[in-house]
Amino acid sequence: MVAMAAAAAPYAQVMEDMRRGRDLATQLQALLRDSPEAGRLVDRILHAMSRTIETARAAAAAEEGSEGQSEVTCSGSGAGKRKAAGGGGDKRAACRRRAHNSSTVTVTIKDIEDGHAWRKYGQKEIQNSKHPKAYFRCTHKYDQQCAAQRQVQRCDDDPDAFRVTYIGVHTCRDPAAIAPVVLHSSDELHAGSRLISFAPNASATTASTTTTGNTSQQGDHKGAALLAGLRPLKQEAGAGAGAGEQEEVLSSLTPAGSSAAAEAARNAVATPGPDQGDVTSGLQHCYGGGFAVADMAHLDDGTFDLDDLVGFGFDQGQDEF
DNA sequence: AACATTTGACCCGC
DNA sequence: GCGGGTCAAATGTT
Repeated sequence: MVAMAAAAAPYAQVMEDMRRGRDLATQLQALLRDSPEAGRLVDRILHAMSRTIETARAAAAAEEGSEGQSEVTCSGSGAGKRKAAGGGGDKRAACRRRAHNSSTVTVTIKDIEDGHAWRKYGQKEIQNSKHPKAYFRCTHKYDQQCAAQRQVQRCDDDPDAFRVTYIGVHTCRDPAAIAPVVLHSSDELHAGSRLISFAPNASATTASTTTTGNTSQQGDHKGAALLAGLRPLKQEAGAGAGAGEQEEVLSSLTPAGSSAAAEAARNAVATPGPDQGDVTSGLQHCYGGGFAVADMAHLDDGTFDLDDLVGFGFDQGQDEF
């Protein structure tokens, strides 16, 4: 029923982005030839990009073989009816499905904003977790049958970080979400700005990413692709701004474009800790641009980490290179 | 008025 | 039976 159209496209997009990033880094290397240090940096970036591409390719190949689960059926058509808190009659039976039946990607990240318009539909206290989990669906779930969902939960061990699980892919045509694709595929300047925005203030993504491969018919790379497709939003506020302005940035993401929505979105996940104002950090680029890299690079080996990129984009004191 | 979030209730899988 | 995921009325914001 759901329009499951995009299949391998997101994956292709990821690969394209990665290759493009590599190409751009190559160009940059040429430009920075007279600076040995810069050259080394770019060299490392190139190396990382290449590895990422290979890793992604390998992962794709692996998952291709193990995909099997197909769609989740909506069993409950006639089954469950809500009693309706207010006393309403038969509410529509929920088409419940366990979340991980479609492609999922779980990331630990500090900036939960990803450029898509999400609508919160629930929140739950989770057993053995200090923080509740918030449930979001794509704003265009109904008008465009977009099946994307995400779940956000603050990490117990790192209150600044969030575990975000993306379920399904965006099939909607949310202009906001599409923007980045257009940008980075056609404009080097934008590509550059993305790099730069890899996150100044601690908004760096952490490394852990897991993808589960049960797919519906669409294949599994969507999750990552989805993330890759996350667009860098308009970005003025992010860099030099304080927490207050980040809301403004977020507001550009929210369907209604209201700052209230932005604030709400922030609170949505930060619920337990009202003082976590940076949830909606405006540094979307960190996510949209850098995340895909981090995602696929399997950073456990310690050779490549998003933080490196952060260090590259902004010398945040992470002068690793 | 329209749209989003909040929140308690409901449903389902384990 | 419990816990997690979702629904939808109530409420808030613009």
